[in-house]
Amino acid sequence: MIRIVIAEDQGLVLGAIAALLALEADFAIVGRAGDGDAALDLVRTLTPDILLTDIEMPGRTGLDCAQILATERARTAVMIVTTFARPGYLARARAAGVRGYLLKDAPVDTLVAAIRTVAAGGRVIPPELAAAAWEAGSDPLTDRERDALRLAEEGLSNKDIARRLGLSPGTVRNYLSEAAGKLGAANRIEAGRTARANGWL
Amino acid sequence: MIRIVIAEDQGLVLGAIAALLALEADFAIVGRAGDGDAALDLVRTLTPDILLTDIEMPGRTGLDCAQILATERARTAVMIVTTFARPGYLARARAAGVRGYLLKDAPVDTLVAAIRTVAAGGRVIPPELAAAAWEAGSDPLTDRERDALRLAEEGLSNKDIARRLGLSPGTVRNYLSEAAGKLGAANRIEAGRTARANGWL
DNA sequence: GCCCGGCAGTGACAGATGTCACCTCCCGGC
DNA sequence: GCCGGGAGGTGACATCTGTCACTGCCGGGC
Repeated sequence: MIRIVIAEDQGLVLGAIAALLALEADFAIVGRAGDGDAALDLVRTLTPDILLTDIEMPGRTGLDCAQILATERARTAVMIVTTFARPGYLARARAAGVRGYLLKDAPVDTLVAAIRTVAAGGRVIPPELAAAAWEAGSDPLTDRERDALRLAEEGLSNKDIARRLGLSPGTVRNYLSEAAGKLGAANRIEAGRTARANGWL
Repeated sequence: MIRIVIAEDQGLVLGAIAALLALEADFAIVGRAGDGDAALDLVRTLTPDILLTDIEMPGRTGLDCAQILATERARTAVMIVTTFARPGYLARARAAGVRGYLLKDAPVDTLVAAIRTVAAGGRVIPPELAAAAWEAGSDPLTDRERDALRLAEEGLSNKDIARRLGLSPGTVRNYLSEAAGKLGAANRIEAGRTARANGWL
């Protein structure tokens, strides 16, 4: 029996995936979580073979969970199932020792097959995602640039961003200008978009 | 038997919801579609009792489908299942005669119960969504303001937007300024965010 | 016939943003 | 002990944005 915990914030999707996997004779859904913290609790108490988790959830993300479980040397293999093919997400997943990375776009057979592969000790990362991640390179932004960009995305002015970060407006301007330069963007909006598309925000 | 067609672009979610609904003895999943056009074809050829559809899909959206089926006086009841609680979406759905509007956040029981209600001739719209839609009011933007805002969101400058829309940069500036005013936003970024959050883009 | 609203534009102005050069600190590596 | 890089900053400059006033054209409603 392959013992599985599923974490996913959208109740309908959580229930549906659980129903789908329950159809497989050798799968046992031993727990369900609606956010990252609940997922961690379940994994710690149940030590399932596999944690199947979304990335974007309230509280801790699936990637956060993977990182934490990696430092705890948990015996549970983490598999990510997400909507987003963002290179930065894949990179962080790999760094956190994630054993599978699937898109919600994929047909259902893929998920079932991937779970069996991971349960058998394997690794599943779609080659086209790996290629895109390779092409995108790694996150060029510094922490402060990321901070500034995140606030700029929300429509705050340099002055407001400065206030929030405890900086001078000039410094904020410099950070955003630098970030735009690194990302090949003409302005803060484009910079925010490309950073987000790459999973760097 | 309640005959159902499901439309959803994320293969995994599509398959999972189909698996979930197939567990109900009185439900028959007669068709699955990965985009709006395929959904329309299926509804026309199979005339199911219910079309269960996502909104954001490649090609025609679920709302587009609902509108088209409404003009065709199709006997199929349309139910929307979406991630987004945007007032504008709900408003358009109601205008298109949609019979059910559910969030993917909801627990699975809700979906099953809602399908039975709609199949029996009822209507399902969560009261908290209806309240939010009421509060948000209706879309204050004109078509041209929407066009300009959509391009502004992508980081284009006034000059670039003007070129794309065949306008003068000054006119674009006026549209964006007007839109920001109507939306109570301090700049184009905030304006874009609130318009999108309300489902007006 | 008049008024309103959407669409399109111009001109002027203040303030925000983007770019660049150049500065100081501090920390870690060699 | 020196160098580089990240963090934080300043000043100057050009350009872009946001705001306002005021123009004109068209079409629909009363």
